[in-house]
Amino acid sequence: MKLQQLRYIVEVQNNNLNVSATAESLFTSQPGISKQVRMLEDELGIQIFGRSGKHLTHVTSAGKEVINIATEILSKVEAIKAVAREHTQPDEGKLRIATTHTQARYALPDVIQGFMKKYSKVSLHMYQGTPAQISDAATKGDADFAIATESFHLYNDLIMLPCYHWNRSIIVRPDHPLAKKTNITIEDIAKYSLVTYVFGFTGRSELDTAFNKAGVEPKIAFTATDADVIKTYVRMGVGIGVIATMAMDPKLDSDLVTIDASHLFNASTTKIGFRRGTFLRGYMFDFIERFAPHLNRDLVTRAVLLKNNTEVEELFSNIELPVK
Amino acid sequence: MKLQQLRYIVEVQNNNLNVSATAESLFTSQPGISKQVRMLEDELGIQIFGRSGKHLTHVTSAGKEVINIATEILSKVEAIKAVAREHTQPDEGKLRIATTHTQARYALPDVIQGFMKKYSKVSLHMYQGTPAQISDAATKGDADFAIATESFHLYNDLIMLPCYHWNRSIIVRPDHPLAKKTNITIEDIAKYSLVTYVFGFTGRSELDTAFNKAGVEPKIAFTATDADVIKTYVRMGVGIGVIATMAMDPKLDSDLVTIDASHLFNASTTKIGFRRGTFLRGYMFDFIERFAPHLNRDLVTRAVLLKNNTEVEELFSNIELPVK
DNA sequence: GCCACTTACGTAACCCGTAAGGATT
DNA sequence: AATCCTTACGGGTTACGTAAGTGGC
Repeated sequence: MKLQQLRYIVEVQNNNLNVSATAESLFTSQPGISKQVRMLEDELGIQIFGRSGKHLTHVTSAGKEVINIATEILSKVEAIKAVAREHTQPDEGKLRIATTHTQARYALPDVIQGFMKKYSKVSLHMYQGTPAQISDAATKGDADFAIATESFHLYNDLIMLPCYHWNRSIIVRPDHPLAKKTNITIEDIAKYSLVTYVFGFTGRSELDTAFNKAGVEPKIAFTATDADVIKTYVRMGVGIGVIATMAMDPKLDSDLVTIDASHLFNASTTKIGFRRGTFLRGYMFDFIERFAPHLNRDLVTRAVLLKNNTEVEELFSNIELPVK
Repeated sequence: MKLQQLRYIVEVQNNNLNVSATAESLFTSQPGISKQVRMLEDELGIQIFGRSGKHLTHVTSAGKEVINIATEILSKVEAIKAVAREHTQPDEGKLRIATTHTQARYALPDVIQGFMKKYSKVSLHMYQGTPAQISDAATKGDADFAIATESFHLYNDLIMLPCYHWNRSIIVRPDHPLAKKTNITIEDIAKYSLVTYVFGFTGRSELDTAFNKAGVEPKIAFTATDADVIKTYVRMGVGIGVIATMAMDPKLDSDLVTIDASHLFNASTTKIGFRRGTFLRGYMFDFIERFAPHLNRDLVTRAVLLKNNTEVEELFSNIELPVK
């Protein structure tokens, strides 16, 4: 058994059982992978992949178990490399963050500015995507951290640590009737066309929940994955916007009226996550702590070893989160 | 990085940094190991072993971390092999049990007889040793199970599951004054020379605790690691014996008088353990359940994933154990 | 001076890439 | 017919074992 063979079977699965595509993604030849996969199967005496003629059709039950363990092994191999780098170049390395527009644009800039100043030799990579893509990137090890606020059912294979709560605001043009109204209710909002986040993004589900609970049907005129687009359409008069409060810039957005809506919608929680059992570099601990000061090194170290997010909730049950 | 390199560094550590001895134990050449170790160090850019000239003197701090992860990797490699065998030959394999004389001689025979009848193709290996040796064998993966009743502080790297409680009996020759006495107390016992287990074996510490608590000093005339030797010396008249009740055979030991001492000493608990995260073969689950019927497959499967024995205690907090 | 690790070297195995072959959709 | 995996083959690399060298204890 060789590490490459394990790498190959994992990647073949990640490439939907397409060996040719796998070969390309690994910058090697397709026959090489075929052969190594076969040799591993021969050595173990089991089929990992089911075949119909010369096509791989499915992963056998034994194959699933083997691939799961192989994934853990490869992750630990990375851990060894990280340990080594931590000793040779403690302040050098990569930091790959997978997140959504909202975080990248509004929550992270300050943190990253400070981080880059201290760790000038750490190269930063931001992967922006849908919640499913973010989860995938972190789960497969293509990103070190996932930062997300929604669709946590997708993140079962990651340890997700709560960072902060945040609320929403309604944004309207100054000439809009709501601009001067006080004590706004859900029903008030329901009268107008809404511009807000696409389903699955930036706490959108809390918005739906609130309307559902109130028994009113919102008129969703337009949805987007990010607040900048939403603002643009609000400015165009397409409707009133509902966005994360942190996405409002007092200066840049002074042409719009912002109305706090924290009493209308439940707060959402932003979480940061990583694979369980990963080795975190020193600067990674620092990054987490800059992003969420209560997540100190000690707490995170303990969290890395947890098995699932039920245990995470226990660990955080008495910890008060900041509200943004 | 190659799996063999990881195997080498782990084994070099296990052989007290003696590369030549490691080479012998792995049936390979010493220069081969030296070279691979060096190549791994070069690849990682760190020293794993500290050297004074040409001698390996110690494991560096980075080396310790690396070796720990490497050990986990190798254990998972074994898991993959076990998964494969479970699918090809579900009822074939090895079962290696490390335990003390008391278990091997008195608790296990019945279990093993039934087990061997069902799994005729599983080869059984019993490693008998001191508690430290037992712990070592299981921790290093030389044994699948450790069964022990004492010195649990040695077993921190293993998941130890409680199997049953057991009590002690006093054994005397028929002509001994205690043979006819009823309501025996600690003080009664303290009058005579004692023959019992060596410190660290078969719940010996509970015996010391009881005497300590009663404020009397026992006269220990002779200690041994197993009950058969103890019985022999009791028969010779060296003193009265204190042994595990299960170690008395009504037929074979009919020439001795057995007096229940469960009211004098706290019961001890026998536990069975294995490395956390191991893959257990189907017949291994069956073995555990035969040895301790409450340890069903479901419960053990959950226990395998626990992190430490504190969590084990939580899991077993409401489970009633049988008394033998 | 003995023991233990390192260096040197030759052989054998192996991995990989190219090219051709065969099956499936 | 196109796609995709398997088989075949050759070149370069690598791992291992033997033998000689060298530095600690």
